[in-house]
Amino acid sequence: MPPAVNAHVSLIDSIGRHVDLSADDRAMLDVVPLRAVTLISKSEILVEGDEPTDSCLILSGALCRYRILSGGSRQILSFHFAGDMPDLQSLYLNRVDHSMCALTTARVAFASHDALRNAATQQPRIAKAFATHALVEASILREWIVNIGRRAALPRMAHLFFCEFYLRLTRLNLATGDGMYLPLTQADLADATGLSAVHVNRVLQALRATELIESNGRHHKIRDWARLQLAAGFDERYLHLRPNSARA
Amino acid sequence: MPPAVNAHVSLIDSIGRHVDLSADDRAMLDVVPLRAVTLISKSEILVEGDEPTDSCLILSGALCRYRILSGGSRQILSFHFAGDMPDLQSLYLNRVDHSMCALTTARVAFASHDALRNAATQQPRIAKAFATHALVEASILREWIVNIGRRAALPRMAHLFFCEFYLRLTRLNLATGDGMYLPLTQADLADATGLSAVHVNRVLQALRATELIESNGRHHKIRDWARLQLAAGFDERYLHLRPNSARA
DNA sequence: CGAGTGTTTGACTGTTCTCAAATGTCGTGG
DNA sequence: CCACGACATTTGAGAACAGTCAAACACTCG
Repeated sequence: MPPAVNAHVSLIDSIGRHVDLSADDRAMLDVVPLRAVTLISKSEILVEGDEPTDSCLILSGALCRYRILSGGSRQILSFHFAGDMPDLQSLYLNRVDHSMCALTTARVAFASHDALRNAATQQPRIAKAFATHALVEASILREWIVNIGRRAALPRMAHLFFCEFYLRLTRLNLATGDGMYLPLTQADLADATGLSAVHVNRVLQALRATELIESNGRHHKIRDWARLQLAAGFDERYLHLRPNSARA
Repeated sequence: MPPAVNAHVSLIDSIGRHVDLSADDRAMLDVVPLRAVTLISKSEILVEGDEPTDSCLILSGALCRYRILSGGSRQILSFHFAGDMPDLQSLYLNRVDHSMCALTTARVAFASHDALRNAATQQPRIAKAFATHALVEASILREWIVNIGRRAALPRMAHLFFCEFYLRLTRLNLATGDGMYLPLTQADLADATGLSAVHVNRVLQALRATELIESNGRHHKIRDWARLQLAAGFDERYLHLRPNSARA
């Protein structure tokens, strides 16, 4: 397994997810030096206040970003899977305002900010891709606000955990038909949805009881996609998904 | 009152808020055609599903972005004041996934996407400024998620309504010492914080009772900034404010 | 087999919501 | 100048959703 080659394909795929890149753009990204690292589960990649000099691309596994409040409670801000670049923020904003850790054993590739910024300066389309990436991320954050602010516990869980994850993982080729593997504990889910872990447990039971989903362990299956979307009030537009371009 | 001149100063100030622009960059933006329009309160600038061809700059007044859920409830996603460019999202993401309306009578200047995109293509620093703008916006959205997801009603209100707004308005030269004018109803605040209007009312009373703030009408005064920040668990870093550069 | 971690359950508490009505404020037109 | 309507704020009371605490139960991995 030659990680370097795959990593560059993945890098180009990730940056070009929302914008069509030219051959020149790809060539530029193809020579960005990547440094692959294996992270053990729960290790922190970023801590609030850090000033990183590299951004990372996830090759395998899952990460999440979060903030810890003074009282000790945690709010998860986003989840990231293989193929995502979870920290383009630090490219232009030196000091990070949240932390990031690995949810599983994960393999990531680091690219220096200098190299990425240089690519953006040389190729306007890459700059556009970075801006678009940030806009899509903002769009997802907005939907999380709607979800946490205005939806009751059950639709909230259905929305984030099943609808959003299912589509995102499908786009990343990480879902299998109507099933997906999600390496999240109920406590993680609680911290992402603003609920308590106990309540998350009960809501999951309700989702299973109404036959919307089916879980064993961390494999989850969608049993009725139409009804699930309806229950969640889900409209996929905010994900700004495009058909899978790079793998044709 | 020649709106065109002021509008361009404001445009440059807004785009250059997080990034230092060169003389060339400024010159480029100085010739972007702007079309000033007066909006009456409550009129909608953007509706979910629109595909706008222009972005706007607020010259005076306040706007907010929001989504309406199927049940009829509303979640406000952000507030924007004079000097802000609230819709840079549509520059690169054609279809908007939320609505935007005027909270007051407002004057805005529209600039075509073509002109702005062209500026970004010509001048890498402008492209960087757009990307950075989106990143700061995402950072604020993240803090809103923390706020709504994990803080109790009182700190939540203190955080958004008093700490964040106070600093942002100060940065925009719209606050006067420890006071500010906010054209928001308690219902607006409720829709922004994920609370009910009744509860917002009660929390405001508690904030007044503990002498953290003072309100009459829509003028609000901070009575104890240190204690307010403490009560809110507020840390301004997420706003990524820089000293007011363009007005020196 | 035991340790550690995650899930499930029960009982109780409490914050926040809903509904409904009273009170206050502002602008407009009679 | 007052009356009126529209809109915003305030109050009360009861209900509901979700949180906390604590313990039992599973599962996995050395």
